[in-house]
Amino acid sequence: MTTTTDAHADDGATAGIRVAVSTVIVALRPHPDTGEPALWMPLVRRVAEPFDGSWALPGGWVRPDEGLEDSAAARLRETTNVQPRYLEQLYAFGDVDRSPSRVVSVVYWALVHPDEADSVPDDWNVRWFLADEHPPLAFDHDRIVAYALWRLRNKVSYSRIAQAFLGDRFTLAELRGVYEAVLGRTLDPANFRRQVAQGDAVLPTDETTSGGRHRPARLYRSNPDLAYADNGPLTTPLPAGSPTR
Amino acid sequence: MTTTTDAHADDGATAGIRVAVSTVIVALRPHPDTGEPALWMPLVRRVAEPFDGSWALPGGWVRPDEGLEDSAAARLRETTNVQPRYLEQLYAFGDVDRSPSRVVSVVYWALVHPDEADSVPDDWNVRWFLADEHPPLAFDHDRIVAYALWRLRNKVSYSRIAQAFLGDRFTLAELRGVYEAVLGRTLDPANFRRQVAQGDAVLPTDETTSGGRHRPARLYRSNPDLAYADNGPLTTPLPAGSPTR
DNA sequence: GCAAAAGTGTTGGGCTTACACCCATGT
DNA sequence: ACATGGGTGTAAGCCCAACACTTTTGC
Repeated sequence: MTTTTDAHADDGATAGIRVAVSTVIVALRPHPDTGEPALWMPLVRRVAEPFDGSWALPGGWVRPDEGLEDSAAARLRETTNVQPRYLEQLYAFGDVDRSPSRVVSVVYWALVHPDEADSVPDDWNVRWFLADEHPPLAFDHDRIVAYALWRLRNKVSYSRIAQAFLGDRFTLAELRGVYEAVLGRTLDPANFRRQVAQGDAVLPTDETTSGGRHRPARLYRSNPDLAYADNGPLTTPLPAGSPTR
Repeated sequence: MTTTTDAHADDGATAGIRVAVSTVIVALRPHPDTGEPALWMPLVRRVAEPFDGSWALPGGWVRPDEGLEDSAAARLRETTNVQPRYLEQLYAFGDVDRSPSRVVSVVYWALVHPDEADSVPDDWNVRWFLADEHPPLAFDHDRIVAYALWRLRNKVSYSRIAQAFLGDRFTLAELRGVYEAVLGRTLDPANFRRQVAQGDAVLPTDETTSGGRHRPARLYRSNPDLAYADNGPLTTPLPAGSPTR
């Protein structure tokens, strides 16, 4: 037998499967109790069965004239008004019983910086939740969120994606705050400084902070020549119109 | 707007999209010139337009009653008679123009050990190629193969997947051969031995090799309590009936 | 001056690398 | 005996964690 992917024959078999995209959006905002930076994610309320009224990941159906990543970005903008700085495919979920009907969901995860996060409405339909204190979600979305956070915590330690949480200019203390929030532990300021300074991930600027009740800190910026992550032979350009920096 | 993934309404939009699975199968076999272990992959010949006659990745359509991974395993067995020891999702490819019709391909990659590799027929329909000397492939399969090899080379250095290339019992020299073939460079035998011995990835047995014209080598086995790779909250059990170690 | 955060120096331990050397077997 | 790969010992170098210490601001 020599069936190969993408053959034209025998295509009726797959007719009953629909393709959707969802995105786990993560942003950094102060924790309501401690004020420390913490991971938040916006969820949307379902307004139809199944799981009517439950919270779920933002997403929607893929249209025939959209690529998968374009589709994820479009559904994201439509549902939460976010144009993320970093968008990466997470996983394709396609168990038979993950939804009453047969749906394959290609899930992405996105990192947004504070300015972008403010563009998300916080109303009856969309609400921000602490990433590890969200309510039970519709479908298999709990599992998806857990996987996304696991991947974020892994990837932050071997890539530059932490920078995608921050604005144009940031102090090394702010960058360290991202790592601490994601990893869930404190880091030595002195050693952290040296580690990032010896690489070329961030570049110092001439500017400094002011107004704090202590010594001003130098501001840094992302190295524009470097991507946030090395995705190997997969060039994953952000959809047209996105701020690639 | 509050569209969420998996909604029932508005499903007509996605009707024109079909879902396929493909798999990049990799096995270790001697290089024809040097005799050293090298990476090989079986490809299948297309027998229909488009790309009639070209080589392509094994795969096929997803059936409505199959989960994605089950489907990948089933198409794999049907087309190449392989039941892989390790099977992991690689990426979902869904650009609009990657095929004349609209196809989303969920691609897996598989590692097989020598016994399994022998079950693959090598005939007019299916043929083994050196992983880095394969002919131009149909669709975007060249790009997919490049990404799969990149991921293999990355993952081999922070997981135990190298063991998936070997049989039940193996010497440390054989295991080192896997790393050398994948990474494309030689490793110091002494240091390699210590690195793997100090961990618990492999366990020594009482058996040794014999018949070589040198000192016998101790045989090791995979630690059955450990998975080849940590896929986090994604428990990715192999389809029923597969050898889980 | 004092508190607080920015930033520098220094030290010790663990891990990697390089390579010298011994061991056991078949011919 | 000797060639060959199996296996052990050891020292240099690098990276990282820990922590003492200095600097610069606001109050």
